[in-house]
This record gives sequence, structure tokens and C-alpha cells, in this order.
Amino acid sequence: MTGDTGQFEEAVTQVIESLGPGDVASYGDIATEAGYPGAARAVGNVLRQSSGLPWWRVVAANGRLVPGNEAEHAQRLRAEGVKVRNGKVAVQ
DNA sequence: TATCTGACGATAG
DNA sequence: CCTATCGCCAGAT
Repeated sequence: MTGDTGQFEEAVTQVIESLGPGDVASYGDIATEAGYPGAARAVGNVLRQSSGLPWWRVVAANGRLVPGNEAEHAQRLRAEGVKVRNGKVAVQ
């Protein structure tokens, strides 16, 4: 822990893993929770290449779903109890 | 060290 | 609703 590299993805992974069913958070939220406020982009990069993580529980700040996977993303969220509206997370 | 990329965020038009 | 631009950050080359 004395300046280890890759700490970022580790922290981000842990935060995402800590999310429960029906729990959705935005990239910026994940970055902040991980201890890297403002690193929303880096979070997206980790999620996009990392496998085994509940990426579907992560959405954009405006509730937008993942581009290119909106169909599957919406389907997964619906399966977890999260409602999706027009390619966006139902804030309701 | 410099440059580019990207599943971001916000604002503006 | 969509595109454009700026700012932000970590990782890859």
C-alpha cells in the first residue's frame, strides 16, 4: 500500500462489488466512493475491460445506460428490479 | 516525458 | 433529442 499502482481499479472494483441488487450508481459516484472524485472516465475504462463485475449496475450521471449495450443493460436492470425508461434509469 | 484514448460530467447551442 | 466543446482523470503506447 505504499503507492501501489493499480490501486484505482482495485478500489473501483470493490465499490462496484459492494453494490447490491437493485442498487444503481453513476460513474462519478463510483469514482468518489472509491476515493477518486472526478475520475468517472477512468471508472468507465475499468468497467469496460474488467469482467465479472456488475457493470449493469453502473450508469451515467444523467441516468443514461451504456452505449452499445442499452438493450442488454436495460434488461439486466429490469431483472434486478430497476425500471428503465427510454434507455434511461427510471428515477421514479 | 509526451500524446492519445475512453462504457464521464456539465454546459451551451 | 443531438452535437459540440471544455475539464477531469487513469491507463496505454
